[in-house]
Amino acid sequence: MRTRPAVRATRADLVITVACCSVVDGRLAVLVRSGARGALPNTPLGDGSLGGAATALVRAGTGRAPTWIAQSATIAENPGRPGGAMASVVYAGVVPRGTGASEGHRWIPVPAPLPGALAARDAQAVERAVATIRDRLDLDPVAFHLLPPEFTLTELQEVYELLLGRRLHKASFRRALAGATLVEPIRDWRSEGRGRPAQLHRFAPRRRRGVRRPVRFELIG
Amino acid sequence: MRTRPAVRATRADLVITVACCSVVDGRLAVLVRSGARGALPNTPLGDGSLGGAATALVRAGTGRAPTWIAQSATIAENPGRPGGAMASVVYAGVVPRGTGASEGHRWIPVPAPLPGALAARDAQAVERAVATIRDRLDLDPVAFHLLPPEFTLTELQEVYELLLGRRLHKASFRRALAGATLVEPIRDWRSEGRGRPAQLHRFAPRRRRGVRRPVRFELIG
DNA sequence: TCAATAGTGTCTGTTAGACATTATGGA
DNA sequence: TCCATAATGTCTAACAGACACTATTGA
Repeated sequence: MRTRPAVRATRADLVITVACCSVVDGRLAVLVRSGARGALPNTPLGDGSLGGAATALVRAGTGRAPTWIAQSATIAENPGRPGGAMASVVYAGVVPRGTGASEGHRWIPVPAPLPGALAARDAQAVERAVATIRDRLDLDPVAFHLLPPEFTLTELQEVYELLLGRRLHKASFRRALAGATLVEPIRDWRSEGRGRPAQLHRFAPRRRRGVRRPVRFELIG
Repeated sequence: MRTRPAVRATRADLVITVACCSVVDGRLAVLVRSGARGALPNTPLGDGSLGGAATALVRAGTGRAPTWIAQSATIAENPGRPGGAMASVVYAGVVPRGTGASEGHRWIPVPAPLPGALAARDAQAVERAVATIRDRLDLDPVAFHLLPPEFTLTELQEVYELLLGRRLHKASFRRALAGATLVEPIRDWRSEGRGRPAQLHRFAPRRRRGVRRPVRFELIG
């Protein structure tokens, strides 16, 4: 069927892209390279591992390694290109609230305040990365990795609300948290402005005996 | 840092691999190319889309398009290879129970009856593909795509049990199913051996108003 | 003192899981 | 008739969500 030389047709450039998320000014944000238009950090695959390349991109853009990272999706960059398509492996990463952006990088809020702040391809990558984080949120305690080692339960709940994109019920949230034995209180308290000071907690997961989740049929329309 | 010529180092072969699952003899099975050792169908990426290549592989191996397919993961094939690593994009596909294998292909049970039936890399790909299907099972009605258009509820439950790898409670399963309005009964009944005949159903999803799932903290040990 | 936030106790509706019962076929 | 399987009704324990209340700080 194909008349193009096979040896060229099987060649494909492979790019690693990372959507590194954090919380900036109380909003979810993603790291981009500065420019007229922000662009997600990316690099051609060298001879290392995929995740290693993504981690290096985060380190270059923030000065630190991600506290959590996962592969999100692989997107064909331009199918139909003569000589073979090109693909981008998108990683979703996370760094703690307050992590700065290195020279040549900046944080932009998610979702972007105005359309066009990112190229369509990058906007799609960010969307998928956030979806990846959200989907894993109840199996993998990603939210903790967006916080410093010590945090209040209200702060933790705010991170969950940012990632899920909806408000949560305070009492229910804390009950579920207590049942999962993921955090433990420490002796310190933090007072922020007016009200009662909040007790600080630290991430201290304990193994749980296998709690099987029920089967649910939730067809998303 | 690198002294290797950049233009070669950025080159990478990209391979599409598909783990096509079905139900064979009451067990979960995956399609492989025949040989001393089975190998997952794979192809270098041409100039088409990633999913298109995966669909073509299923069509070549079964004579039909998959009833469901999703991207599962991308695996670096051999990091450290001089001249750039190579990566494999793994797709998880599904065809209905009873779909045959084309010339040069066969079905092998999952998990494999004996270790070594698949190369380590392929075994890992199958594991991830099944995990992808399992993870989506409650958001996306994948199980129906492993069945013919008409099926009994017991058959449907058996598919769910195969995919989840555990037994389900019959009454609870049917209650959840009824609540989701995913199936509708048809006028036919099917008698299998002894007991009471089962009513046949057909996949007929109706949109549900947004039922938000609660936040759960399930740390897998 | 009031305002604001942290943290907790109680109630209620929902539902998963267990169990029992009825229904309907084949042997 | 007995047995096997389908299908459904009822009960209970667990729990999400709602609400109210107490606790503790700053203004």
